[in-house]
Amino acid sequence: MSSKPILHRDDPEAEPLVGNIKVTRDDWLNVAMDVLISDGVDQIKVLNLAERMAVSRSSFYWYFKSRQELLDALITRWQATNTAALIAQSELPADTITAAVCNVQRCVVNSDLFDTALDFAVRDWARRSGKVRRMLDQSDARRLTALRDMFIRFAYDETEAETRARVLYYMQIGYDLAQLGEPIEARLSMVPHYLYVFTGIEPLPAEIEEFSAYAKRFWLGADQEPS
Amino acid sequence: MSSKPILHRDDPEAEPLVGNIKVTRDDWLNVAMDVLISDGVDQIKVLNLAERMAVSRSSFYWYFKSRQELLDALITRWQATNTAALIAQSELPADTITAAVCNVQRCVVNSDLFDTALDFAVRDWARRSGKVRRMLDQSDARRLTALRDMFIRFAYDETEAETRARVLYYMQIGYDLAQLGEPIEARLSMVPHYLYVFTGIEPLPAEIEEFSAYAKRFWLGADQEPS
DNA sequence: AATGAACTAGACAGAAATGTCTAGACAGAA
DNA sequence: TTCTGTCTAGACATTTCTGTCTAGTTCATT
Repeated sequence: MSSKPILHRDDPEAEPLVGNIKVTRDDWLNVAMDVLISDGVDQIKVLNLAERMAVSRSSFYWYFKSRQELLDALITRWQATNTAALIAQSELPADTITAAVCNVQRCVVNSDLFDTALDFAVRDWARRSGKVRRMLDQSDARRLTALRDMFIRFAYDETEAETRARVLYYMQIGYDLAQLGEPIEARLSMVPHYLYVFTGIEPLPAEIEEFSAYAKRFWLGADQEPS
Repeated sequence: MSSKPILHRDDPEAEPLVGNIKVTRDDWLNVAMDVLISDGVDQIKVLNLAERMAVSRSSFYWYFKSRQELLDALITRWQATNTAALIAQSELPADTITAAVCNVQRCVVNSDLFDTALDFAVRDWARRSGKVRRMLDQSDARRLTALRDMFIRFAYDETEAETRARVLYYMQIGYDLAQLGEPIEARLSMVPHYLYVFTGIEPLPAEIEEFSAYAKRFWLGADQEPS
């Protein structure tokens, strides 16, 4: 998917920038997001961003009142995307609980649905900012509720649904945090076993097959254009 | 336990500092560790540490060649404690797999065994430093192997042992990362359910009881002196 | 007492970061 | 063409770090 250019001026699809304009407000945000993900919030520095875009540092202050305003815009953007996506996946119709869990797991493999790296960067940031911490806690609670409701729809009693929602959610966070760069085959071969532990039920071969195909499409074809 | 004073001079047990000495090298390390845990590695600044100890900033350079030397000392200290402790817990003798998992879970409740907050701070730090990243990957691999071997000792086949080791380990990381401040009772009441999902086996009441007692000793009595 | 070792404080230099101000470049409207 | 709104660049001021250098303090030894 995508591998879209970060800067507006590098995107052939976008209308060309007129006048003396070199970058847009979104360009500043995109580059800042990149730095947030790879180096953490403390490394988001105006000079740093400006140099990456080959633009004067002072130009930043045309688009933003201050560095803080940029950070606020970043957290707002995160809030509006990741949590909503995960909840949507958990609410998708499914025949079995294992298929439903597969739907949720799509978030892990498809970075257009859910940006895992961004989620961690925010989690990290939350340790240093009370405001961000509160937003994150709220999101975690909403996500867990959605997952618990998913298990309840498949006739788990309330306690077991709560337990399994947490194991599923926290295990995923932990796994991604450790981010051991396993090869796709190894990772996919573990999927049926994880599904069994998560749900207590053996997944259907067709579900495994469907999920594998989905995952391969995103992991292998990450550089290809869709259709 | 403990709630021991951070600074040497505040510790009535320690021998008094002679001469013009106000703080020790360990004091600098302890305060730096505190900052690392609460605010991240970027916030470890010489002036910051000095002010917390009410000591001159320049005095730092008597104990350390540079800020970098302090950081290296911190990562060395982490390396020598957490990983070894978790592996030791996983190797403790136990009658059942559920009891063995309880032993490992003691790491979560007893911060003298294993400093969870420190582990995260290091994980965070690893995103920005290749050296730290490599040390962390190595530690994760060693911990996972130890957990897998634990399941194997209780007659799980290799694949299931690997899967369950990961679910146990990653779930714990994720849970602590989300660090939702649940009350002790709520958290303990979930324990038997987690154990069932982790192992596929119902835990014995006696095991639950023993773990609860252990956990309460550390959560409730965190300010009391031992014996 | 005098000397020296272990440590601390304050002044200084320099790099890196934020934010301000002003002049200028560019396109479109008058 | 000139004017105006939009954006950029460079100079400047300020703050916040790191690291160095030197003088001073305190105890132990002689």
